[in-house]
Amino acid sequence: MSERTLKEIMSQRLAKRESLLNEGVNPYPYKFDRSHLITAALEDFDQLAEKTEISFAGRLMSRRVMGKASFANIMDGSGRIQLFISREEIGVEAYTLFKGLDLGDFIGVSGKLMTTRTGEKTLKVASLTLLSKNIRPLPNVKEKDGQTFDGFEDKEQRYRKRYLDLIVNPEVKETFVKRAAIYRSIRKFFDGSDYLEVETPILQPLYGGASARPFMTHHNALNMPLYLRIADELYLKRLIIGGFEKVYEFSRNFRNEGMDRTHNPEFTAIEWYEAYVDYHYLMDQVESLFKHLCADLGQSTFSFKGHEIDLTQEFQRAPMAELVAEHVGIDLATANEKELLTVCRKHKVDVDTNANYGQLLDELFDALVQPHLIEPTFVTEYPKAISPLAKHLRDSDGTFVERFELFIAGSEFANAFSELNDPVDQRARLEAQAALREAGDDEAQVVDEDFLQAMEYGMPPTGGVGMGLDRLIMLLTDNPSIRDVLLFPQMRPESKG
RNA sequence: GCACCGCUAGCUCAACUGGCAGAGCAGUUGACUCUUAAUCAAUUGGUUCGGGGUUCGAGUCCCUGGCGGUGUACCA
Repeated sequence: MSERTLKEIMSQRLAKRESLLNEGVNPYPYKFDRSHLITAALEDFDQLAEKTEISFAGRLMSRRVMGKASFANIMDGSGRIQLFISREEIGVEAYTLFKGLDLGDFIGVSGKLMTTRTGEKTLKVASLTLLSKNIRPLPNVKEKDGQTFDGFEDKEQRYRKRYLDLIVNPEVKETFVKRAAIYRSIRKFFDGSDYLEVETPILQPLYGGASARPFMTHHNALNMPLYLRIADELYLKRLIIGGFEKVYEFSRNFRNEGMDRTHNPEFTAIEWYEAYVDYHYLMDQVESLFKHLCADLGQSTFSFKGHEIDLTQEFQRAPMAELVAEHVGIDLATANEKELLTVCRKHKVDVDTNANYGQLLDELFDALVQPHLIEPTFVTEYPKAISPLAKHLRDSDGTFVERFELFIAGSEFANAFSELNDPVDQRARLEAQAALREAGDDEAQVVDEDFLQAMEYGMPPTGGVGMGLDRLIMLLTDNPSIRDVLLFPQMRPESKG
C-alpha cells in the first residue's frame, strides 16, 4: 500500500547514493576507527571536555539545521549524543555533505566535547564521514525529556520488523540484554556445581521426553524422516547412563501446536540431570537457583502480572491431591473415578468421560488450583497416569509419582522428577503411552527402543528438571507475552488479503 | 476454536447521522550560527488491508476473506 509515496522518498535517497558514487565518495566505506562509545565518553565528560579529540560512530536520528550551523543526534550501541556542526568549523564541502544526509544514515564524527548554552553535553564536530547511506525511511520518532512522541507502536510491525523496534524503542533492548544476563547466570550456577554443558540432537529419528506433536522433516541422503526435538530429556538420560553424572543443556525445542501469549512453536528450555539425587534434592536446588539468579540480577522482588513476588523466600511445597482436596472440600486420596467425575461436573470442569483418575485430578488442579498459586509453590506427587518418565512415590501404592512442578503467579515454571530408572517399568509405561496413541491421542509418547536399551544397561538413581526459559524471562522482565522476550517471534506471513 | 477490538500518507492519528480523504512529524524548496518534539514560509505525497454488495454517493452501512491485538477455551 502507498508504495508510490514511499518510492518517491526512496528514489530521492537512491539518487543521493548515485551522485555520491559519481563524485567518488563511497557511501559504504569499510571501517571507521572510533575512540569512544557514546555513553563512555559522556561518563568521562569532565576528563575529556574541550581537551581531547574523540570520535564516535552511529546512526543519525534527528537534526536541527539553522543556516550555517546545525545540531543533530546520533545513536550508537551504547546511547545517544548531540552533535554541533558549524560550517565555519568543518568547511563548506563537509557542511554540504552533512545537509545532504538523511535520518537513518550512519556517520563517523570526530571533534571535542563541549557544553551548550542550555547545558547539554555535545560533540563539536570537526570532521564527518558517511559510513552507510540509508535509502528507506525509518519510523519517525520524536523525543523530549525521556518522553517519546509519535512512536513506532504497531505491535504487529514491531514483531515483524524487530530491527526497527530495536532502533526506535531502545527499552526493547533491555529485555534482551537481561535475557543474556539470565543465561550467563544460569550457566555460572551449573558450571560452578561441576555440571557439564552438552549439546544433543535437534534432529531426532524419534521424538520424546514430552507430550506434544512434533515438526517432521526428511533427510535426503539417508532417505528417512527426522523430527525436530520436542525435548532433550531422553538424550540427557543416555548421557547419565554413559557416566556423565551431571549434565545440562539449553535446548531449543519445537512443538507443532497452537500459538498464543505463552506459546511459540520454537522455544527454549533448560534441562538438567544429576545422578544419585531425588526430587527432594531438586526442590532445594531449584530454590537456590532462583536465589542465585536474584543475586546476580541484584533484585529479589519481581513484579509480574500485577503481583509482587519475592523469589528469595522459601517456596511452599504441597501435594497436588491435597491442594485440590482443599479446594473442593473432599478427601481425594480415597475417591474413585466416578466420584472425581462428579466433582468435575460440580465445579464445571469440562472433562472427557473416559478420563482416568490421574487425568481427572490433573484437570481439577489446572482449573481450580493453579490460577491461585501466586507465591512460588512446588506442587508435588503427580498422578502416574500423566507421568510416564517418573518414579513411583516411595512407600506407596503406585498411584502417584515423585514429581513436582513449580508454579509462580499462576504459571508453571519447572517440571521435575525422580527419574524412572527401572527398564522393565519404563518399557511398560511407554507401551501404555503407545496404546494411548493407538487410541487416537496424538500427543502420547512413542516407544524409543534405543532409549529403553540404554536403560537396560543400567541407569543410576537420577533427578532431572526442565525449566522453560522464555517464561522465566517473561517473569523476570515483567513481559506478559512470549513475543516480547523472543527477538523474532513466529508470525503468519503478511498477505494482501 | 469462539468473542471483542483494530487495520486511513514513511511514522502517529483525525474525518459528525453515508456527502469534496485531512493534520502533525518525516520528505522536498527557501530563510536562519547554541538548537533540542527547533522555528518560519511554501510544497509533494492516498488501491482508506483485499474482494463483493446496498446507495445518486461508502473510510463510514451489509456480506466475505486476510493480518494483528486482547480475553476465553483447548493444549503442555
